[in-house]
Amino acid sequence: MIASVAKALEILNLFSTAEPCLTLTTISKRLGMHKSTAHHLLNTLLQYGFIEQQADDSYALGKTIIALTQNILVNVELRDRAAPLLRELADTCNESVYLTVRDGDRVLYIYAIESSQRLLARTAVGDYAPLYCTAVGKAVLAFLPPAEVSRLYADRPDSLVAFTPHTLTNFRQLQDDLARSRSRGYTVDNQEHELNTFCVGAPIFDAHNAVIGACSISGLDTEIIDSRLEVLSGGVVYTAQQISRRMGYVPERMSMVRQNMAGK
Amino acid sequence: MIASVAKALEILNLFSTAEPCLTLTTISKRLGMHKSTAHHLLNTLLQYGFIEQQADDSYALGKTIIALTQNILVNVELRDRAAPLLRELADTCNESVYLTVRDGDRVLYIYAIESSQRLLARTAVGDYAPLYCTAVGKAVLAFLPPAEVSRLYADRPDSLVAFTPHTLTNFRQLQDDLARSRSRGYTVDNQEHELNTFCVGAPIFDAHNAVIGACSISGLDTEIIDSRLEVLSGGVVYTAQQISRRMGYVPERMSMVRQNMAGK
DNA sequence: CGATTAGTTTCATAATATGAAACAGTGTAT
DNA sequence: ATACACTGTTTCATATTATGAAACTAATCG
Repeated sequence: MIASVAKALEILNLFSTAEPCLTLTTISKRLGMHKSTAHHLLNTLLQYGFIEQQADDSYALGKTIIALTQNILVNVELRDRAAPLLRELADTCNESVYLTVRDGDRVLYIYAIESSQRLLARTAVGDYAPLYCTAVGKAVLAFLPPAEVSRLYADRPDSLVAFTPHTLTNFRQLQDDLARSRSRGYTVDNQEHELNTFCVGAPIFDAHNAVIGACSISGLDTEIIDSRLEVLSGGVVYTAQQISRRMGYVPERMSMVRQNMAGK
Repeated sequence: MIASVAKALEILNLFSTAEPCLTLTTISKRLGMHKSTAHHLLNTLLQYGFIEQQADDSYALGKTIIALTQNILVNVELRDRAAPLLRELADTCNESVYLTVRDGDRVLYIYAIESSQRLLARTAVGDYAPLYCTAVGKAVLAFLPPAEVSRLYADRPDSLVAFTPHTLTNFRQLQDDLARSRSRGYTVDNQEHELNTFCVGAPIFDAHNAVIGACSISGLDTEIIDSRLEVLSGGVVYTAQQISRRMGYVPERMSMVRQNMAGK
């Protein structure tokens, strides 16, 4: 661990949507370092475009970071392969479509085709969401080794936080839901993460037949998980499978894996 | 300038779409540093999620960087405000819509609503493009102080590189095009950057009435800058103005600025 | 099986980041 | 109007720490 590099990265992590601009003194105080040290670090970050300085001398994350995004492995290997398939899906269902990858106990949104109905401004790309209460997250959980799911949530009651009254906060409930999802091949999110948001999700596998992420259809109408469920679930599952294929996944092998999981 | 931080940032800049994975020795050789040093730096970046290690021990940019994106000033101040307006525009014209910001002599794509016709996989978000041969770039140039435009291109013949046979590689040609764009309020890109790609762009201004970026409609059909030009240009200009308003721009002041520019 | 490649760890020393203090602007309050 | 408090910036000696050589391990290849 190189201390100065760690400090520089901590500076980058200090910025948030709520506070996209920070002053030198704020930064130095928050991280408990001297103004001078923070200034040196910021100058270096500035030189490389990772930080930008505003007219009022305050600092903000630099645009260069957006450009870096094009070189991130999941974007090259997964997003860019999945994008055309997701566009097709979005066109056929006329709802928002999301692509996510698992990152530990969360899911990271890496691509979104947001429908115009969804007039909430901000794109989801870059957002994290829990695994246990989103269609995409549960799609990952359903096809993760059961031991790993238990490690995450069993005997940890505080790990299943209720975002809405619909959130599954009981481990058994969640397990049942995952079992059902496993047999159907898709997941349903009935306002478990956000009220008035309904989603249908399906898992994405890699060449080793391991779940690496999921995609979903998301909208503001109950119909999505009701009258339109059959059509939409067919769509996400098909799309997720196509994406998996492009990741090197071989479906035949998977049926064996499923049988093994069912046997346990 | 803190050397170790600079080295760490140089490591991050080493990755590209073509080479999203690099080995330790490759990194150390490219940057002329010892394996051990590179290893220390990578470990630090690893700890903070800026770098990820693959199964084969090679290194890649980490997913954390995608999350950082949500806190970047232009995304918070411009993209999130513009997104709903751009979605509306995309719906009405049924073509790809882009949002860009100026970054020196280039334009950076920060948001995209890519139409399903465009089945080229990769999203443009994070891409840079030149100012002189794109609809978005020329929209910026047209409303930049003329002195700045001259500084960029006048007496620098190698600065106007031809991407296609349609690229304007002559400064006078470019100036004429910008003058026309200025009076119309929108720009046209007739395959100047990419063959078979036609765009209509309009400038976005901030609270100081300075151009900060542009948005555009982009597609694969000549119609876009032909039979549909009137409708589409009306759309982008209107959208760009709405975005500008949300950025604090006051239209009345602008007419004065325009008169001043015309007088020069 | 030996050789060559890879990544990782250790450690002394040479390099450099650090923090105190002083400086220079800005805006505010007295 | 003047002084004060607040920014960010610069300087510089020294104590900290990053560095690179070398040794180590593990895997790959002829």
